[in-house]
Amino acid sequence: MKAEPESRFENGIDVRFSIDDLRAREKPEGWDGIRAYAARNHMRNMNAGDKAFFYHSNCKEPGIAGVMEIVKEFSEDKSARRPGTPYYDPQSSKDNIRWSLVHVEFRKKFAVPIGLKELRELGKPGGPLENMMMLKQGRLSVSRVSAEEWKALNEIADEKAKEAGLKHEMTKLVK
DNA sequence: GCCAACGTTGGC
DNA sequence: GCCAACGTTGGC
Repeated sequence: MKAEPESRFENGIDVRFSIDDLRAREKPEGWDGIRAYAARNHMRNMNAGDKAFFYHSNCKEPGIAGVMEIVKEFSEDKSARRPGTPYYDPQSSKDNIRWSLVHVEFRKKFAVPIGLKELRELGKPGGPLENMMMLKQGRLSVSRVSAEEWKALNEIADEKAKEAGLKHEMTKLVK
């Protein structure tokens, strides 16, 4: 699941959301603003307890930043009904709900992120990510990760942390 | 239901 | 800021 970690203003509102922002949240975060049907449908298929990678996009160093958990299954994305805000969709109404979100919670920030370049290397023919949806449909902001891909990526993240002599950050930020 | 035009995403 | 890739819209 992708979000933009660097500030960008739309209708005067900053759409930035990084893994550190999620880490600082004290309540489950609604993953709002998804406006592509394929991405929405992936969220509708998620179950509470599922895990997801937090991907930093449209930034200096795009890549997987960590792990979160789906803590609440899909419900209406009400940001579609707020005129003047970045995710407003005039075609969405109370009687015709087009967009959904799931609620997520922070679980882990990788000590060393897995960059897009590395993901592409792993996605070459014969590599562990050769079928990864995110690499095939680069513009989809929510895509599926297979069990094998999930395992491989977590192992790679653990290895990178070890090499760097660092530990993943596993706890919420406390103010 | 096809498909051209248009809009958006996101890496660079 | 450019622009390729691709999703969405709407005319027919």
